[in-house]
Amino acid sequence: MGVMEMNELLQSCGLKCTKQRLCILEILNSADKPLTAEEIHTLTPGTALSTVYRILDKLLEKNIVIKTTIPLSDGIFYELTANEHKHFAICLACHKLKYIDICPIHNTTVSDFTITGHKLELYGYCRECVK
Amino acid sequence: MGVMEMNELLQSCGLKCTKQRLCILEILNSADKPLTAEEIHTLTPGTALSTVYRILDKLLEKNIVIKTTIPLSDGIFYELTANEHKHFAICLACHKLKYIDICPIHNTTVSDFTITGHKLELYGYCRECVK
DNA sequence: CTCGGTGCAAACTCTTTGCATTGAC
DNA sequence: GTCAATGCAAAGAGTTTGCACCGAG
Repeated sequence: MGVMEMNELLQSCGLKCTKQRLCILEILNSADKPLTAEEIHTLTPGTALSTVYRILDKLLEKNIVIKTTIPLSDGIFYELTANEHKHFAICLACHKLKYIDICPIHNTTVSDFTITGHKLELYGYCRECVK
Repeated sequence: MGVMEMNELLQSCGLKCTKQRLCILEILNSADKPLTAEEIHTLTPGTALSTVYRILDKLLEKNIVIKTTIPLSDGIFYELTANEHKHFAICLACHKLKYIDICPIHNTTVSDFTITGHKLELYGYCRECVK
């Protein structure tokens, strides 16, 4: 996602396009894992922590961002709804995350429900810990 | 899960079997959705909130309980790892949860990873909101 | 120019910790 | 009887809010 697209995304939601918002979208877009509010704050120098929270609230409200936990890790994490399809496997022993490519969800249907997205987490043991 | 089984579960983890722990396991076992620490506390009269947190920490540590968030709901929720296989669909409009029976994960394998459990959430719109 | 967005500091809520007491084994 | 578990109160994190100033549209 480029800056232009972020700009349009914000405008289409009726949100003003500020440098703080673009910065946070950029960070979330390039992150390879969900981030905590604190991590996002560290990556946006010059932005108040309360502003980070307010921006995340707006983005949650507009379904641009999703709030999540990572099993066995502390805290609340945020990620782009668009990135949500990056599924991962979590090792119950060493707590490491491993991104996985497979997606067994395609073509799944549920009665009386229109599916627009999904999230999958696998739990188990990685190669090193299963020994 | 009956009281006897809970008893054995605690003992097998080296945890003493107290009435507070049995009560919390009972509550989680009979809950039809993940619960917050506050909700659990309300359902365990006579137990200090700090004790609820300490018990949940122990149960998390032993992988008996899992911490989670529910998209579009506030707070942190706890559920039995054993109940985790109750997948659900979340309506992005009305925020209601709908439990689903299907499980497209069976027989899934990932290289260098031994799968012992999984969690699936579907996002979309329920019958009432999709109109 | 206007009104939403931001920074700062204070308030609030949720969670953890210290210590004395209780109870499971 | 011993040591883990609990209750209470106080401390610590994480998050939200009030208000004055700033800046995108």
